Amino acid sequence: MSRSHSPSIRMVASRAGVSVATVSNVLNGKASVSPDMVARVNKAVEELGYVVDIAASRLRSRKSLLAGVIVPDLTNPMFAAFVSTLEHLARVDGFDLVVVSARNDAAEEADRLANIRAWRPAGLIAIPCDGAFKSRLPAGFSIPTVLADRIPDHDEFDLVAVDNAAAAGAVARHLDEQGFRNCLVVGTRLSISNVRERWEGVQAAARQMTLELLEIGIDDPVGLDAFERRLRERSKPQAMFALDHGTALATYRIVAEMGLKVPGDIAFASFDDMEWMQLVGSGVTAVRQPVEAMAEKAWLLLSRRLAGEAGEPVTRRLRCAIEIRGSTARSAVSRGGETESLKREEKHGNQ
Amino acid sequence: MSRSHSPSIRMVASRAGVSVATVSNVLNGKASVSPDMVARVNKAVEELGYVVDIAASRLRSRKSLLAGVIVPDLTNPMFAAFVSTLEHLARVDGFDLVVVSARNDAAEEADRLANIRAWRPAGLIAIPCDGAFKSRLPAGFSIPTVLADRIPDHDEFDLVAVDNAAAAGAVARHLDEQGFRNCLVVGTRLSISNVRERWEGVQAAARQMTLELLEIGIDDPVGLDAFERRLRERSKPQAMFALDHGTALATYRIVAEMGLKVPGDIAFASFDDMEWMQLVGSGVTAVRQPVEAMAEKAWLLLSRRLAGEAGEPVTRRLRCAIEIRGSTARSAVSRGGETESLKREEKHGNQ
DNA sequence: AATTTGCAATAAAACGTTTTATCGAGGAAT
DNA sequence: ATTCCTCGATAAAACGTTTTATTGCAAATT
Repeated sequence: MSRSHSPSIRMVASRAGVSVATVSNVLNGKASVSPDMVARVNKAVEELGYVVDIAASRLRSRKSLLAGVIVPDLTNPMFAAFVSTLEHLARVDGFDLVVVSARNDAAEEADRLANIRAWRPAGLIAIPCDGAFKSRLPAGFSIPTVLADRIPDHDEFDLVAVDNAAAAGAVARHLDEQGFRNCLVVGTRLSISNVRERWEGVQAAARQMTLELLEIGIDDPVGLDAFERRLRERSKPQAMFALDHGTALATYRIVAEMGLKVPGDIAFASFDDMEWMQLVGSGVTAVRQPVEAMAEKAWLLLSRRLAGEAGEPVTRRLRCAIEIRGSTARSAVSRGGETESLKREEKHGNQ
Repeated sequence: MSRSHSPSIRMVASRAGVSVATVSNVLNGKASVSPDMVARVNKAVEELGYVVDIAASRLRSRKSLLAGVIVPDLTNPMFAAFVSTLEHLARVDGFDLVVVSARNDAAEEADRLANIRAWRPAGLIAIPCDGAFKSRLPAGFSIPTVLADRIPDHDEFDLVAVDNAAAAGAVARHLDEQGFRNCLVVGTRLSISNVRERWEGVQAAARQMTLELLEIGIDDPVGLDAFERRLRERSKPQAMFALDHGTALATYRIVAEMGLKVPGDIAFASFDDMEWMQLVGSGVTAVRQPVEAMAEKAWLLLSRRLAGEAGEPVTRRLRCAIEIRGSTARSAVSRGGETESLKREEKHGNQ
């Protein structure tokens, strides 16, 4: 049991010798309160360390300066950056955020959404687990909603995403032009829309290069075993392309453990540019997603809806940058050796 | 303006043909309500998609199943993992979390704390920006509080941290035993308690090895320049030890850019074991902090306080593991070359 | 048969706010 | 001097809950 409750507006009022209504008026900057009152109230507020009870405030005023945010996994650096940016923007607009993670689980996503609803947020920003997001919204939960990053099955929401197909296609073209004759493409699962779009982009862009797809689950040892077996086959692929951060990390680890040289033995490219990709070997070629921009756009879209803007759901596709690094340097013919020297020439485009 | 408000307990009551009190009783599993009523209420809840309004509930019941969490930076993977674990544990206990980031800024920390207070959480878990945390708590904000990771100036709160000195000392001893004669130790600033403790641990443990300290700010180009200049001097250190993740990443990047071989030209060790440290070169020797365990301990401590456990503030120090990798392999005498072979032998202690 | 007990259900109060309606006082207009 | 505004301040109602006190009714006790 807590000793003393935190001060209420009533205590402020009595200490200032005014009514609670006056205190409320002062705090909310309402019109026509005399300077004298303002001073008295502020003094009392200061002395008591009074802070408004947001919940009670929202309850009565029926206006909620709160937005819900749900992401598949907070430990994913991309999503963490997304949330962090969002939090900052929200605060600037006077909003609070209730952030939850679905931990890559659809059932948990549904549960957390119900939980978010219990907070009665004014709006929602979601990076869905998968395409069936809508079906997991609690019945009758209809607040302005912006989806981000992953593409849902039904387009009834505003959406911000990156142009997966184009970016993945550009990487594929790059590999193709470097002269790699075949490429092993890996991703968690095609059921994740991003992965699917990227795979389709690769297929559309590859010309000379033959393709091969391997789905590896999320933290799935079986899938990783399959991957490793594939690399041990005689007809090992000349290049590989990981379609998301998770598989990039997992597969790169295996490649390193097997003692394969990159790009000498196999070229390596990745969607999602993580910080370690600049450090490892001669650098890993990667697609850099504009996460911050995505968060900004998502918040902007939501703000507009909250301001009452009507109209059809809109979709915004953001362009990705591609960081060419040593891991895809031409060496299909001349194995090993001299790749070190052309190390990371565009290092500084990276700030 | 939203069209239809989400259903209230009153609507549930009228649809079920009972009183609101009965609905509340059913929802909260209160004693003695007939099975008939239970069924009717649940049916109505189902049909309307009713979800309780947490804020109103807390307001009246005066019991808050909400805990505040503040961290210096959400994009730091360590803190993200901390928060993620915490969120899961909280949920298991029926708690919600309001998570904010201070963005490495003391003023912002103070601001966010006031904001957290507006939510009237039952407890608080904080990773403070610096030692002066207490001074930034809003006046009269006294709820059960657990600090984590960083050590405050005054010990009036429960605290969970790692044994920085011992772990850093072990690394120093390792470097010493490997035969490195001098070591450049880098960290953001000694004013961060962790960094200070680690530095002290290093000093206490080093025997043959001479030490040298360099403070590099957080995202501070000046500090990094100083670091780079130091590495260009003729009497370049044989080994270096980065005392936190930020400096480890920044300095390793510079080392790589300068074309220095690790450990051939300089040995490298780090506090904070990040995933890329297994991948880069022959692996980076690092202290692995038990973040999840720290979150668990923090939550446990808070739960107890919330359950009413009284008593003096307690401090728990968790032990760190040390991952010896190639970056500190003995090569002070025999430069370059054969270090590849002893690559990452304890890879599997790492799961 | 009259009273008490026990129990299920509800009406009403309360939580900390904001909003709406009311009030009183001090000028300006009649 | 009376009436009419205006304006600053407040009392009271309301928000969606939970809790407390009250009700009504049937069963159990005299």
